[in-house]
Amino acid sequence: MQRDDLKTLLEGILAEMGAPEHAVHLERPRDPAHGDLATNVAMTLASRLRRPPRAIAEELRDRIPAGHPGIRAVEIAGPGFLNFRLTSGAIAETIVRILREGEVFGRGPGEGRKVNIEFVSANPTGLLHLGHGRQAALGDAIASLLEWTGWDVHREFYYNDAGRQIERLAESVRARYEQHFGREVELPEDGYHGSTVREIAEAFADVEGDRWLDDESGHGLEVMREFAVDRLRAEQDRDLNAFGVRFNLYFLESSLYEDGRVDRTVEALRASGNVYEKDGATWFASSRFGDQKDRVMIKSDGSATYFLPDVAYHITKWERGFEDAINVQGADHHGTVARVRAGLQALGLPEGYPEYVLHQMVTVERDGQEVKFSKRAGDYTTLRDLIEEVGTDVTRYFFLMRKPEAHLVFDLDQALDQSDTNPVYKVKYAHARMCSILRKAAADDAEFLTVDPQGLALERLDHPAERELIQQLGSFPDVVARAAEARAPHLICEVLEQTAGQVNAWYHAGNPSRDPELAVLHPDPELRSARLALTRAVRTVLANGLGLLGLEAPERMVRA
RNA sequence: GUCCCCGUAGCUCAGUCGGAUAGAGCGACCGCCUCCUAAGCGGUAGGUCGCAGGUUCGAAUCCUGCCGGGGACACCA
Repeated sequence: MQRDDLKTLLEGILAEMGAPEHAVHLERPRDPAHGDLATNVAMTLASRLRRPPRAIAEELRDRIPAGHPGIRAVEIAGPGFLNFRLTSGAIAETIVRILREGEVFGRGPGEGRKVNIEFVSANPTGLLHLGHGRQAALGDAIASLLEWTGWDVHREFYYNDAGRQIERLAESVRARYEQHFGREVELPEDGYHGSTVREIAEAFADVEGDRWLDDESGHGLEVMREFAVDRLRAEQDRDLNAFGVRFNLYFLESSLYEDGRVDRTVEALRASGNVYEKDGATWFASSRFGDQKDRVMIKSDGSATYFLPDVAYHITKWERGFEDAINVQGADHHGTVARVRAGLQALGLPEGYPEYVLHQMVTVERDGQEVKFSKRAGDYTTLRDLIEEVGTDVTRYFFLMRKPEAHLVFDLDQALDQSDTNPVYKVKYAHARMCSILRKAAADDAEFLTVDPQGLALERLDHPAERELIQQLGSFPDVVARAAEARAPHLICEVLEQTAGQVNAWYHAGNPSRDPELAVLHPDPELRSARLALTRAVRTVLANGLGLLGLEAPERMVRA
């Protein structure tokens, strides 16, 4: 008897009662006194059947066959809730399922539809900052969630390697380069002042010497631009690798100009009849498609605004077969959403394409005070700084544990703490602890680790802590499905923390100094085997959840 | 001014389809202790869910208005 079985049973009975196709929601009540599963159907059905909720509940209860396997009791409570108490055996079936499915427990079927997830997409004009880090963690986790729920996921990084910003970068490098050789030149007005540009200029000087000081060929700026972009891309890749994020494709904005896609987009937009000239510029009538106002697409100096390559880029996504596309971006890009969608809609793509996950900013606090620590004087805090400070897994987890649309306060004190008060360690400890018990058990009898759970006396796991823990484990696939649907990795953090908390409480309750009867390694072989099966199930769920978020599930903790 | 997001315990936050007495972690307070190796364990206190209306059997959740915080509103990217 699993939840789905009960749901089917209830739906059948409802059909007999004159309410076919009525959605039955079964959930695990917060309060254990309300049973193992509960439903509010009697209340949601009250108006449809024109009967009081409690009367419906009573009929429903009476129609459930007495002694139905797995059901121990059915109770009516409150305004008309139906509370089900299941037998220990029914609950323990979850363990069998978890151990049979192993590392795929939590994965859903899905039809393998293609989805493109674009994230990070930093300009190659500096090192990755904390916002990029949050985006890297979020994008990667959302990608994994969709993979877990059966999507064919493609991770993509879009490089804005064309345009004015890159020119500013090149000009800044040239200024630093000339300064390096003692010339009195100023950085451009809107140039980059950080130390990164100086390092690039010095590296360039090391490689090329002073031969571009008096640039007779006129190619100097271009050479510097390429050098700087290559260099920064390499630096960013280094950080992304360290962060454990891999992309299927790095898409270069410059390629959109090279292969004529930007020009073709202009033509297509003109052909759509939504383009007009005004004040010497070319405008796109995005307000016709829900944008707040029309936007310039070609400036009066003849150059394109960012809008054009952005639309051209998304057209390529569509043409590459991605009917679903998700862009993970900082909330400061909010303003571009409507106009890009408008452009795409004018070209025949569906309304609302692509989907956006916009996340809020990250601030770092220590001692309740915001800190801007940077190992590079005068620069912002980089992702690299943070990873070096607290480690990859902690950084990833902290970036994921809040919902994207909420501002994220990164608490350095908590991040640096290696005790259970740090949620990352709490979950890892719980996993390592299960591994530790299993090692110990295997030393006595290795068979415990592989025995088929089907034949075990799992119904003996009837302590409240065990029943609740098992049901918590059983909810994991639902949480994964819901988190994927809502693009909300923080729900996985939530369920992992809850599970780890229950696991630790269960484990500690069996401490010899407290209640040896609850010890996993109980002298009674039947009970011990059942608890070891639960231990394996816990390890499986924690490992799957950690893996889904891109974190290590350590078999033993090593003091850092 | 217009648009988007946020406002829940001292702090950081869950609470997505409206449901039972609004939850967790940290911190605080009170106990215990060295334990199936785990940088501890158990318990207690702590709330006008920003405010005011509305919808309904029922609202933290949905609707409207207001207040407060953040962000976006270029021929920038």
